[in-house]
Amino acid sequence: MRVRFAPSPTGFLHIGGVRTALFNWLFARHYGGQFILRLEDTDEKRFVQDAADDIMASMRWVGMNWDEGPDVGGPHAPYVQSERKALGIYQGPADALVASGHAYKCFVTPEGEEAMRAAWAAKGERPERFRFRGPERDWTPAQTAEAEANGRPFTIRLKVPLDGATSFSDLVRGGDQITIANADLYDLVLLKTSGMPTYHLAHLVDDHLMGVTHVIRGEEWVPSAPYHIMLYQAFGWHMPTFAHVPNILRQDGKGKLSKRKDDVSTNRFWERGYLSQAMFNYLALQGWSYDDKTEIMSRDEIVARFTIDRVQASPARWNPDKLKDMNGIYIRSLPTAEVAKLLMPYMVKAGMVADPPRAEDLSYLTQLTPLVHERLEELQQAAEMLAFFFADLPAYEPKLLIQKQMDAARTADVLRAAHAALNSIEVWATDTLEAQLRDLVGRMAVKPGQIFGSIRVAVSGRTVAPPLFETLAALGRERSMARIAAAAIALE
RNA sequence: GCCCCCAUAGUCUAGCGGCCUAGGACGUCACCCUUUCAAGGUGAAGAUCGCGGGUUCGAAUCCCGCUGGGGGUACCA
Repeated sequence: MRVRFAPSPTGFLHIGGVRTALFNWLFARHYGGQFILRLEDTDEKRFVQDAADDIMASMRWVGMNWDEGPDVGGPHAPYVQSERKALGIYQGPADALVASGHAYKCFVTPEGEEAMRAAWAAKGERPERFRFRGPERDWTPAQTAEAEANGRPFTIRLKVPLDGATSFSDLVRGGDQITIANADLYDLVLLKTSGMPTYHLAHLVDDHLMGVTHVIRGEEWVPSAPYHIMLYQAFGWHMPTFAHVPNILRQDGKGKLSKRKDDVSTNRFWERGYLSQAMFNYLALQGWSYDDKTEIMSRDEIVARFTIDRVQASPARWNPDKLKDMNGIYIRSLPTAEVAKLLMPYMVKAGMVADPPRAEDLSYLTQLTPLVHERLEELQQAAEMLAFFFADLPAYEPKLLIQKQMDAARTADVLRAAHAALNSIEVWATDTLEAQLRDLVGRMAVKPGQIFGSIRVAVSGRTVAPPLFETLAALGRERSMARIAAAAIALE
């Protein structure tokens, strides 16, 4: 089994593209076949520098590797179509098709085609029914030779039959046949005026040359599949098996994901602190499922379980909440020390830790990580959650200190009492802090939440924060005492 | 417009003729735990299986029509 993912380097790879790549990769790994990466840069106008590197980095981040590809080489190198074009790989097949009568040289220019459309409409035909058919279909070899001798530029187009229909079967649709009438097709360009092949010719020649057995691609390719079928038949080549996998639709369901409209570039997710395994797991479940219950699966488990017959034919919907939930599950499954290391870059980026971090920065962060570990859904959230450990408290509203059924004077009393009580602690640690403060609760005749809430705001500046005793312990005696004292004063 | 594909709760899905009084997950809500927030636990609401016809003893599951959604309609991929 040999499959490939063949992106076009016209920009970053969004998660929908990664998902399609992933299905190919899973298929190859499940059956012990090969996964090929090929760059389809036949669009000379939309080429984007660095896009190829970004695409490969995104794929590697999610956890895919390839057996053959632009950077790793392979028996069918090169794996970049512009380089293959320079080698003349596509010219021969195109010429062969012309020679066998399956294709023809077409001298109609873009302006000429516009004129043909206008003429079609003028005849009273519905404009939307126009299907391009070159007049050269019926030319004699002499006519073509003459035009060519005159130096007129031409494309090579597929000579699509005027009647009949073309069918093919699709694995995702249970092997059902999809049939399209040839009259609804047009004479597809195979070789552009520039001599560059179009996707249709290039991918097919390469798939054949590279021994691709299964074409797993997005469902947007279904309408052009009949052309590909015709091409295989015209060449007399063995036809691969097709599997058109569903697209991922935008969150609102209005269309498929788009690079321009949606914030779905793959590298944005590692920037925000998504774990590679979480993304892998989530993406695998976009259009594929194992059974009626299992969702959290390791890469190996997914590889072992992935089959095309369990791929859905209907499109999935992009659901960031679900991804986030899954990311939280994976973060919680990691050892705290591991999470601390993962968190460091985010702390540095937020300017809370020196760049590069010192050894004591990591040990302090390791001490703080348990306070936020199970609360994280994205690693980047840690910087915000832990900010008050790394800087003086920003100004906050003193009103926040006052808990339910309390007033300013009473709250100030409580804070002063807490300050005094903590002052007497010999060993500043979570358990001693808790014992001392719980004792205070009894003595002051207030509810735990009333004291703890006030102290929480006093030391963190916020009402939602990590557990109090652990926070005080990690913050240290001096800073804790200073913040509690300052809070009491702020209430006067 | 035309062509193609698809159709189970707000979302992702299980289901491939009787096991379904339709299962799981996200999200939502409630309760428990609890110093806040999470996590965890328990529970609830939420689907006339898009609608209408068939086939069958029996249909979410098969067929047809309709509707809705998506995709395609380039010398882009």
